[in-house]
Amino acid sequence: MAAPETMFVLEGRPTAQLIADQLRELIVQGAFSPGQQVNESALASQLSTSRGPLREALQRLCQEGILVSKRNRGVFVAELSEDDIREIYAVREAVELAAATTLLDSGQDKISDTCRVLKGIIKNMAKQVAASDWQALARLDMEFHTAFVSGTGNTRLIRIYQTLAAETRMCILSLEVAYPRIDALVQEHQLILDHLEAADRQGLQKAIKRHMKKAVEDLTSTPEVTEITA
Amino acid sequence: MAAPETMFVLEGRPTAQLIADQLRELIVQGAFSPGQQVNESALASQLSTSRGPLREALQRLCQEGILVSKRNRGVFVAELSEDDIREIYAVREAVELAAATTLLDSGQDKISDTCRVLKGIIKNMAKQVAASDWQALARLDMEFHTAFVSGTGNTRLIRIYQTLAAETRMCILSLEVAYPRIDALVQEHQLILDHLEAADRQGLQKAIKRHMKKAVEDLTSTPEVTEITA
DNA sequence: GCATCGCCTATTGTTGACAATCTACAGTTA
DNA sequence: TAACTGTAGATTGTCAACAATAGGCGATGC
Repeated sequence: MAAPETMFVLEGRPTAQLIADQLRELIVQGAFSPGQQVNESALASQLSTSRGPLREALQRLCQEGILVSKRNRGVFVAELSEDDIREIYAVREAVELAAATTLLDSGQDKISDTCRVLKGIIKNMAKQVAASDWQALARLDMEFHTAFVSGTGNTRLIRIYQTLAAETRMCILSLEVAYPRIDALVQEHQLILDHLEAADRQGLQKAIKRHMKKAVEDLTSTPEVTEITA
Repeated sequence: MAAPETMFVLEGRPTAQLIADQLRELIVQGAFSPGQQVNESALASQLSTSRGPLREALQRLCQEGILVSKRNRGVFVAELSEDDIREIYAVREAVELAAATTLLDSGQDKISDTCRVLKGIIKNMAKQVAASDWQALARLDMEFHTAFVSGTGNTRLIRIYQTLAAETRMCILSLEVAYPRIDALVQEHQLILDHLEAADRQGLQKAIKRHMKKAVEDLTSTPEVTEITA
């Protein structure tokens, strides 16, 4: 037996966390419309559990900002405004800038490892652009940035960023905007990767700032939403 | 009746959040020793509630990193290592640097307002230094930084920082280090305030980085812990 | 004397039922 | 007709009992 303590630990993580993960995925995929109330009993039976564990999971998601809880009213799917977007992207920028600094300070090995991962993601991105699979692109976009931050190894930074990633996906849902700038998407990420690989501190910072700024502009301009019913 | 909807809303916030706040305060004040298991039944009756709401609150604190949950074992007070300190302070630096940038970009009014608050806190700090009240100093220290970040008005940044503040206090508990550098404490905060007031972007950034670096050094040096059994 | 096996207790995980609260709708009155 | 009030329904908040799991401890066999 190679690793006795890691075989068949059948869900070693706490139940509430498992439920929270399932529910978060459901929400960011748009299974609930923004502002909609979450019925505890219904959800509990839907997820094959009871109200107790479910409520514990809901608390987690409330703290993440994906849900909002009103006393004696229940929990509701968060409705994110354009102000929320600006907030989220400001924090994302802060986290990524810190990640960039940390990465560049932590040796060539970590940088190379991270670059390798990022390259793979960009490669997949190009494929999905060709296939016009927006859903996959949105996922890869988040994967890229999450991988970038994960490169630091700072568990707290990573956890924060995962929450921000979920909120970002909520934004796109709430505002019902199409995934923007498909063409520039690969380019911008490639630029970030290039600067990281070249260990160009200033260039990397600028690329990140520019990327965030553009994203906010795209998401907040809302130029006549033409209701592209999927 | 001036404001009907705001009179006697007797705890408008959800119960789990209230319990979580109480419990967090207990923990960061050292009511539990690091690594200690948290008995649900005992705590529930101690806080005059039931296990249900308490468990919901525990989930929140687990996500904050103040507690750690092990399946079928229970929740334990987090034990923070020196690596954790480095992580926490790296994130704190990132958040404060972002707050600095945001503040300096958001007009003189916000800067002035924030400076006014910070000045008051520093004034109190000086008093507590004279009174040698370390507990109050630790609280004011956190208050200063929280106020600094609050100046941005970015609710997500603020929430993240509050969690980091709690974890920082946990660090001091876990490592059983005395509150360091009493004399330099007021000076360093004053320096940050001065740079903010002068809108000196680079100086402010440097002061923040320096402050964080020194704090980590103080907390991680651990020069022969002489086992001061309380 | 030491290791192993099995029980036992304490604690967590889960569930269902009960109480409290809010929203919505219908009935009533000016 | 409009506004107000009372009731009904549904949903959340809370609680106590039940089930399941893990760790400790003693007995037993080698």
